Amino acid sequence: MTSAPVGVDDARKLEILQATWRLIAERGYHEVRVADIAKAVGTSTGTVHYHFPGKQDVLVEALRYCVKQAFARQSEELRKLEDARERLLKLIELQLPRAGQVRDEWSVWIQFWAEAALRPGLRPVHNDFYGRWRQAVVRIVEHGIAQGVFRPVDPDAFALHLSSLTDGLAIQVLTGSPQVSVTRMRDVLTDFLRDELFAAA
Amino acid sequence: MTSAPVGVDDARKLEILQATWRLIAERGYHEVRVADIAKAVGTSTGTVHYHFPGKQDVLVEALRYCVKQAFARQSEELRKLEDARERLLKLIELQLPRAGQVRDEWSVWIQFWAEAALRPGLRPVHNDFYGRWRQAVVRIVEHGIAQGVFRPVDPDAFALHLSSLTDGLAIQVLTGSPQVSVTRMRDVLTDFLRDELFAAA
DNA sequence: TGGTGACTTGACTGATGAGTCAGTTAGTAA
DNA sequence: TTACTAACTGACTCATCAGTCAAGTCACCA
Repeated sequence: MTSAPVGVDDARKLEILQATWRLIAERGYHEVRVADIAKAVGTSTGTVHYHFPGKQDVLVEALRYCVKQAFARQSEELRKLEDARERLLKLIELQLPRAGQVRDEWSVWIQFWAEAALRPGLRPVHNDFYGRWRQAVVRIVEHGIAQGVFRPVDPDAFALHLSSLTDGLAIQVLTGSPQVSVTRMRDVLTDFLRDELFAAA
Repeated sequence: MTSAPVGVDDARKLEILQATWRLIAERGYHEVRVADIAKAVGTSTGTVHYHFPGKQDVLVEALRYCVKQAFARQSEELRKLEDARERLLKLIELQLPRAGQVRDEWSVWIQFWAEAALRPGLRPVHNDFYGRWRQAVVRIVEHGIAQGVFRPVDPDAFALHLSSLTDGLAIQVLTGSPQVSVTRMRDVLTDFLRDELFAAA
């Protein structure tokens, strides 16, 4: 259990997946070589093939692993907060693509979109993750409405709007748009929450 | 002039770029082979290399070509309309990723994001196109405010919100989200316009 | 008629990289 | 000590593909 935070039971397998998603984030899905993975883990190409049938399997597993652990980490953080308004603001904060891990995770998401758009086989996985994330927003919104701190919006519609907006802004940040810094992204998102969701005092 | 709609002066070069962006849309940026391009055009790989220094050049030119002609086509359509409200609604309509050409163009956009996020050399091109598209929205909004049919919002902020939202929704459609059909996408976007921009009657 | 150059061809070369496999090592049980 | 096995190694094979090049074709002009 201690060595298997999100469903990977084998230590070496875990090392490979962690190294792989980082490589995907840095170089791109199609620029990752089995030799690169082996080197990053400090092992041989044969070992990678010993644990995974083929390169595609490593890559797809790594996508899943990255998203899964990001989701788990964020859920963990949010669980600490009780107030719906704080939760949503925290969620935005956790999602901002600053340099480092979160930015790398966004890089993986963008690759994931590109792959899922082209390869129908990836869509169920993608949509499952995406649906779970949107559901998390829905629950917070419902909670806030029940608490009386949010306006009585349609939670599903609101979650779709917020998550689409977040994705669109993240693209701008990741592609280095001069108009959209991380700070600007936060402002746009928090303004949206304030104007649409937070009840007038 | 007749054979050069958007800045490609050579007939064969144009054929190659058109075939290439379609292939990128269908197979993905990294799954396009020079031999595929040659076959699609009905020529040899040598010819592709005769007109372009290398494969990367063809691919990047094809990204530019695709976006440029899509932008030109939409501008052409919008120019026909006078009313700012109609223009914005038409713009949304033109951007909906239905099956066919527009969907393929969105597929190319998604690939473009993934590439630009990883290869800084592509960012100026990406940001130039993106900025131009956002400016188009800004001008329509300014026009509408001047006409008195739009509320006095901040045009830049509104354009950023609308375009980010559009991108995020398009991702959901292209990745086959069961929650987000083309119709749903239109509804979310038109609701947004109605609630935020269109002046109360 | 023959020369010139733009364009085209497709067989070839060389590099790259996924996947294989015979052999090694280390751990464990009998 | 021996036997067995899981994990690992890295040199090798083989397919793929970008890019090259010598040999064309064709239009046009002198």
